[in-house]
Amino acid sequence: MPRPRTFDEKEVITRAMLAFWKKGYGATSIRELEDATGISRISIYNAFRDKEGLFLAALRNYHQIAHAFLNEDFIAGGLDSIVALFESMAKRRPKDAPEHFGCLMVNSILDVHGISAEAHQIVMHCRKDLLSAFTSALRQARRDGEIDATDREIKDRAEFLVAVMWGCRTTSRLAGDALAGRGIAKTAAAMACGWRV
Amino acid sequence: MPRPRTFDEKEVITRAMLAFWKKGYGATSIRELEDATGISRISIYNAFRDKEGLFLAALRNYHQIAHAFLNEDFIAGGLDSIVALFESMAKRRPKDAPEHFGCLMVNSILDVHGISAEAHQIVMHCRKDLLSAFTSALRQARRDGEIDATDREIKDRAEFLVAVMWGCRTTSRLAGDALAGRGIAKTAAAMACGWRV
DNA sequence: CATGTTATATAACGACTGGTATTTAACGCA
DNA sequence: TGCGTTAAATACCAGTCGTTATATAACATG
Repeated sequence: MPRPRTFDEKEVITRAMLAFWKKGYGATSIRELEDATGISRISIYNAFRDKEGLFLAALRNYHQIAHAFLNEDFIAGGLDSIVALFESMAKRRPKDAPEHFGCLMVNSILDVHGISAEAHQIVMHCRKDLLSAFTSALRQARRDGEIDATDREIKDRAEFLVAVMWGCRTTSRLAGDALAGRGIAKTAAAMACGWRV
Repeated sequence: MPRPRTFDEKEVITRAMLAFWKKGYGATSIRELEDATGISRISIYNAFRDKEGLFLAALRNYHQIAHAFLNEDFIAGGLDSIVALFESMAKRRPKDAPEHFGCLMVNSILDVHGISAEAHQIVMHCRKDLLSAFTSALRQARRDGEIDATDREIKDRAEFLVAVMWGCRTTSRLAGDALAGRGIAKTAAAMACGWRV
């Protein structure tokens, strides 16, 4: 039987995710990934096929975390859940929290075409999840009589909210501080309340 | 007296800007820039010092264009000018228009730290211009009695509008189609109208 | 025409890139 | 104790990166 692996694949993925998050795919070299993950190049190529494979694993990991986070915060639905989501985005975080580097999905959009169709698909899928989360929250709000909107308007508003979120994270990245988007998130929350009939 | 240049520096910058716009700084090699600009490597290094110098020239050029555009659309001020700006963003464009690649400033945010402090500064400056354009438009709206808001609220709303714009352009980049943000811009315009007292 | 400056082309530089080959050591199981 | 598989370390691969040297041609002015 084989010698067992001395590293935890899940943890390697997490660490690689952080590295890509900070510097982007192209600017993160294999040598840097060795340092970041703590395992050797050969182990990386063994476990993930190549650099792109490790990146895809990191993207999927990020997507999974985001998915879980959405499902926690959107159980209730309605306008309050949207407000809560934006408020949670404006929460203070530890100085070394990766949120200060923006959103991995957004950060990857520039290069994702040049990497692979699969990478592009993951980002699209993540966006779709966020979109449908907002959509169902808005639909719930309509069922509860909180808002009055057509399906078309709900779809537009959901896309709008995704854009606000992404713009907020982009602002955070530029400032190097997740808190830079605080006023934005606050305004977004207030605006969602403004939709109340 | 020297042999005159056979290329137009302004046009070289424009072409380089388009190349960086499409693929980003890191992914655009000097060899590609030779093809894009139509001049040789040596001429590039002669005229712009190095790759970063050409990129800075491209960024400044983009900033200048954006600045001029803002000053054209924001002469009137007030809510209508904000609506007009978002509507102009949702306008249909020729298939090869660079707007389908998002916003050069936003696209550059990921790497801008790793390039130079000057690049970072240009992006920040461009954002500041956009911010103050929104701010003065909102102040005008308040003077005209269109809205009722404190200075703090106006500042937050201006930052919010920048985030919406950036998120809209990011969405365009991901979809490879500037029109993908149409619903977003439409909703943003409607929302700005919602601020009317 | 001679001069000085630039353009162009070719070639090359060292450094770094993603990715391998090779070897040796470590381990679970028969 | 071997066997089979993996980990790890070292060295290395060809290719590309940004950048520069060299050498020649083109041009406006004196």
